[in-house]
Amino acid sequence: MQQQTRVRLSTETRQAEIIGAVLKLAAERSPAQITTGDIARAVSLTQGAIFRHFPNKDAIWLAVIGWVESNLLDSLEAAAQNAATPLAGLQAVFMAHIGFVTQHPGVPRLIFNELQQPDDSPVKVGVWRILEAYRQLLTRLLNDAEATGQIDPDIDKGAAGMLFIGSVQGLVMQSMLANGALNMKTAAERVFVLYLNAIRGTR
Amino acid sequence: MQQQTRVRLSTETRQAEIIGAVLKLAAERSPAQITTGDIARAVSLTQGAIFRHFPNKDAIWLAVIGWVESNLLDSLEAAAQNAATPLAGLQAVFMAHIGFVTQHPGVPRLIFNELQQPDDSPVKVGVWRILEAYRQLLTRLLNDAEATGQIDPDIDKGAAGMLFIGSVQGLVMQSMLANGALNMKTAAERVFVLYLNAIRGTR
DNA sequence: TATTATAGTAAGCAATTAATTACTTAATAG
DNA sequence: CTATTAAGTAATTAATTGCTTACTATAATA
Repeated sequence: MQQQTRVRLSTETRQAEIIGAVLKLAAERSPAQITTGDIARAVSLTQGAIFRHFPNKDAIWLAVIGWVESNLLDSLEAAAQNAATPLAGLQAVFMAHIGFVTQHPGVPRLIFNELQQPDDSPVKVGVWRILEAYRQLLTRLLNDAEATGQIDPDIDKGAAGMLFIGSVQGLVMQSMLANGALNMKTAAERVFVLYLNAIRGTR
Repeated sequence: MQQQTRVRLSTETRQAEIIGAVLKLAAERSPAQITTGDIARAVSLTQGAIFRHFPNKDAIWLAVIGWVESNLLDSLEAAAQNAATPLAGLQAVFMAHIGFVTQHPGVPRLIFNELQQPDDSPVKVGVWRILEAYRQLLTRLLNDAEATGQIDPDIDKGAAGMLFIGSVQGLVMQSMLANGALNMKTAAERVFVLYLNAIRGTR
């Protein structure tokens, strides 16, 4: 029997491979039931080999959250930058978020999962950091929209931020439940029209 | 050593006890890591005894979903009934939902968890049934609101339903992340003001 | 080319967990 | 009072899973 020509990659590239594999697996299974054996199979390694690149399983989740943090936030910031007006920026961010989770269906599953962890677990802190940055981005856009007279100054901007994030999360949840039978982009556009009504207020 | 006076209860009452215990445990731990041993301890039975009342673990989850289905929907329907106008009904449903998850913090955890299951698992179908009934209730209220001239007839009612459910889910999610540091009732009231803006449209 | 650091393997360990089984005993109907 | 039903126990089992360890072999480099 021919000896398997096993390729040896650096820890750096293997870590990236593993993160990618976890995201792929999370798009199908529940993250809670992804085993180190599953991950190993996905990257064509033995189960034990995984621990050459991460000290333990938790470290893998942490790395994946890190990946989400930078990639999601970058794409949202980019969307905001390229928009002509603050309100257009909000819409761009909304659609960019929907686009991101459509392209990476494992991400919301991960978030929903880490949400359940005990209070101050490192992964949960990571999710919290993401949300905090998100809120800052929204506050900036909402303040700009007020300054340029695009929205009613009386609008409760804290609530507007919660409603924004809630709308996206709600859409994602309903799409997960519908097993992808929901056209996310169209649904998002329709919901965002209403969101605009909400924050425009009387004007 | 004194023999433990062990009380023997009917399967019916034990099932109810077990459902209650699961809800209580889910308020603290992630449902995915609640073991039959945990449940047994919570109702002061041995682990094996659990299987006198449920054929397997999945049947327990199914029963809990059933409990949520009837109790949540009943309380939402009641809220809608007792309201003076359709819009007041929507607000009552909104607050009733928030009140329900505040009183039963394990419920959203359960929902988020079952959401991740493979496509057509019985539990997921159960969650889907709940959402479907919810949507019907909302559609009814929105149509009534249109008929009585409380909202703009041009409003996209499908989107209005999605935004409603999304808002609640989003609030719940953010509260889970904040570890209860968020005052749900106040936040809900503030967000609902914006929701009204959204569906009232131009009028 | 020889050396060396380290990626990868294979086997296995300790802990956990859902479910089963043989037995015990409380409740209850006849 | 007795027989039967079924709730509960205690011990066990088979499977799973995260992680370790002793060993192998490859890629980089001196």
